[in-house]
Amino acid sequence: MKTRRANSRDKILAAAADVAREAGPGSLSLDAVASRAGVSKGGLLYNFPTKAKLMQGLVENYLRAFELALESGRVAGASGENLLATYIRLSAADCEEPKPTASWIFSAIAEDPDFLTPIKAFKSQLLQRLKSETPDLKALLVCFLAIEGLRSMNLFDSDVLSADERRLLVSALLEIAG
Amino acid sequence: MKTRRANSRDKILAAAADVAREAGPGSLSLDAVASRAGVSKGGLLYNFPTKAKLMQGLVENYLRAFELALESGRVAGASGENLLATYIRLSAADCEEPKPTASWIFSAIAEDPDFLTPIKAFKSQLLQRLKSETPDLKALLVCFLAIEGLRSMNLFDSDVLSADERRLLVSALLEIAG
DNA sequence: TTGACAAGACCGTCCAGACGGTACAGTAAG
DNA sequence: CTTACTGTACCGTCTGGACGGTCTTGTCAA
Repeated sequence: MKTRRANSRDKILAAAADVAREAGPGSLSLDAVASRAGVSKGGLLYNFPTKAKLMQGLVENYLRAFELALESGRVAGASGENLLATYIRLSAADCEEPKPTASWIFSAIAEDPDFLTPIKAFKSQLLQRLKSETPDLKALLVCFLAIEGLRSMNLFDSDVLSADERRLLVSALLEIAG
Repeated sequence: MKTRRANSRDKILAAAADVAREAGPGSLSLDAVASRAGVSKGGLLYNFPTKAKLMQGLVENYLRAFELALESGRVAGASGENLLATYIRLSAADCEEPKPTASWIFSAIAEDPDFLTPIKAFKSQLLQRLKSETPDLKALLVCFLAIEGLRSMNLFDSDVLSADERRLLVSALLEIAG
């Protein structure tokens, strides 16, 4: 293990996400994050020497968490369930939460649009994997994009869809996914 | 006419969009916009007294343009075409462009997340209208969300989908839309 | 036609404040 | 003695915005 004392790193990451969500992505300053995490600014800079590294940490954390969730969702799901269905279920559950958990993404983009690159790569890889396991490409694309739409609505904290409509959509997607 | 000299307003709006797209949403400063628009900072502040007003202008412009496009698309489309199909065609055409045209949205969100409110309202209204004209709610939701996903991919300048896949998706959606 | 003049459109400068980042001395734990 | 911080002081840069001045345009009386 790298960190003996406590996982300040994780605390900082969580604090950053909180600040972005509550104070708005434009207010994600190092000072705000440090104070929110209960850490001095020096301590923050010790863990993340620059703001860019902080963003990078957020991205990596996010991707790792999703990957883990996908794997464990795979195991927990019904045995006959295909990967696409698992992905749909998982994403829908993610978007069930009223609060957008990843609004720090906007801060990252403002900082440098290249922070999206790993996320895009991750999604490409995921789609590739889905393609290799799903016979019907058309159905796959429709489902994948619809989930993407759901995610974007959650990200933008949009209440365009009611909970009922969301549920109806998910059931329709699972139907399409077979 | 209000503006005698020239429509600095439109030039400024276009310049702002350009700056956001090319220099990144985090670099959308008044100075950058002014110099890009070939206007002094004072001139910019004359047209848009505050940065928030600039953002508001961008949002309103965006919404107005889309509304207009939808109406004229309605007229130009095949006579038997339903509204949902028109919406799909139009959005797909929008996303055909390689450049994300609305990356200034990120700047607006960073400035103040409330700038999304009019956009959300617009989308709600659009969905409402679609619901009243589309018999199959399930199909509508799937199409609407998939288009939303396509838009988000375009916004994030994502190349996860190939052009062929995009075309396949659109044809699938039009099929679903009937 | 002309000249006076008010209003509109725009320029250039300046400034307070916030931000990211540095430097460094101190300290508690192992 | 090292690791993992804390706390404070500070610097340079950039930003939004206020301000006063300037040029252009249209209006209208004479």
